[in-house]
Amino acid sequence: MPKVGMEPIRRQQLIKATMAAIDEVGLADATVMRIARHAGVSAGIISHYFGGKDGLLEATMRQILSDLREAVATRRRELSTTSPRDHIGAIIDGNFDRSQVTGPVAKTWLAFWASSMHKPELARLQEVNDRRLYANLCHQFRRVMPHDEARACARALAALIDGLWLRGALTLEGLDRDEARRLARDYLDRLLDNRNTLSPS
Amino acid sequence: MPKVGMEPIRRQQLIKATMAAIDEVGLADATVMRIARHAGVSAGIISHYFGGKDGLLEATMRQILSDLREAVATRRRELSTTSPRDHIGAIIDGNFDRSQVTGPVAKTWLAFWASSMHKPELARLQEVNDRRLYANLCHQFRRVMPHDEARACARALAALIDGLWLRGALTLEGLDRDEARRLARDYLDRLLDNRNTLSPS
DNA sequence: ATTTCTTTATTGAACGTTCAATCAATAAAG
DNA sequence: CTTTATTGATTGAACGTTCAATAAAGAAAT
Repeated sequence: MPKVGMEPIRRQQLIKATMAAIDEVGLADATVMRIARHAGVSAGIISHYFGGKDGLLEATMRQILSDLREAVATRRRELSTTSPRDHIGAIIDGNFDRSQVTGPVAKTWLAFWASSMHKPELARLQEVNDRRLYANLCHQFRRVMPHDEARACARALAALIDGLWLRGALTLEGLDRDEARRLARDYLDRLLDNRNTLSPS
Repeated sequence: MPKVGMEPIRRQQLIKATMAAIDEVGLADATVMRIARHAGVSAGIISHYFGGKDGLLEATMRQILSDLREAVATRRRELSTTSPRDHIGAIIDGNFDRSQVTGPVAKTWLAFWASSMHKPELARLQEVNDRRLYANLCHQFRRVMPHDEARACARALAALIDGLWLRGALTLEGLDRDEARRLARDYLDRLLDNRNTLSPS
């Protein structure tokens, strides 16, 4: 057999290089040459392994969302209780997991979010991720409050999580993970302890 | 005197056309030709009035932030009370003002937010706006709670507002202004009514 | 063991496209 | 006439993709 086994290595290299390039100069200036230089390979290799630049960008977003999903799933698997508060807490912690909040990942995530408004394929990935977060939150809230209230709580908490991410991606210092977790968990406590102020639509 | 007075008209036309183009195809594909076509003029006129494409984009962002500032200021001016709750409520309402949440404006806002991560001039504008929102919230919270708590509340409420915007910009249906206002105001109520759960850092 | 042979991996120059900016030319208003 | 307003063809740079050529690593054959 000929020289084999380069494909998974190169794919990982190039995905990582894509995030590094976006972190460095932004999505608009992340050219194939710059990405290739980050990975220490030539530009042509991108088309060879990903069919083109779009394929690489899509694969990169897929990786980010997959890591996020796994971070949340791991935290929930480690739970010994079944209480809604703990499960939602695990979802919060997973969303502010270390691997997700590093500078390059956060900036790439935001760049793709903005880009997904006009690229159907990215929008699809984003929507799947979004709906899972919302559905998970909704399901847990549903165990301790009525339908309408649970939906409102899920929407609000999801918005707070995204907002903290958004602001974390922009600030020079990056996101303060501990503070973000503290703020989100405090909000959760307020939602669970004093449930009757959020009137349904 | 020769033909005069076109400048303010054209500038407004082009800024509006910029938002329309970004709403239509995204910032990456909003070329000068496409923007000019939206405004019904030729491409060259953009360099004539704004010095180049970057000048037009900066002016557009300036306009969006200026409109937002004005929407908040107007609501606060109309208040008859001086209660922190009412003032923060006015800030919330101003941020979800009609002129700000329309599709084109919201999408342009998000596109600029992402872009500002790597364009110093846009980052400056963004930061000024950010600090004003945070300072205003902080000042009002400060009137009814200790320093540390007020800072945490301001950060959390600002994040919720941005998160609701972010999600509103992405969803196909656009932001539900009434629900966003309701969620943010409910959070405000919880922060003000039950103050002792948010421990300072 | 040495020599083909086949397949994967990789390069980098060439190509065609697209874009922002420029500028000479024109129009129109005083 | 003078000045402002506007056009649109042109220019040069930058980009993604393609592709012929090359390298390298095993397999098969001698």
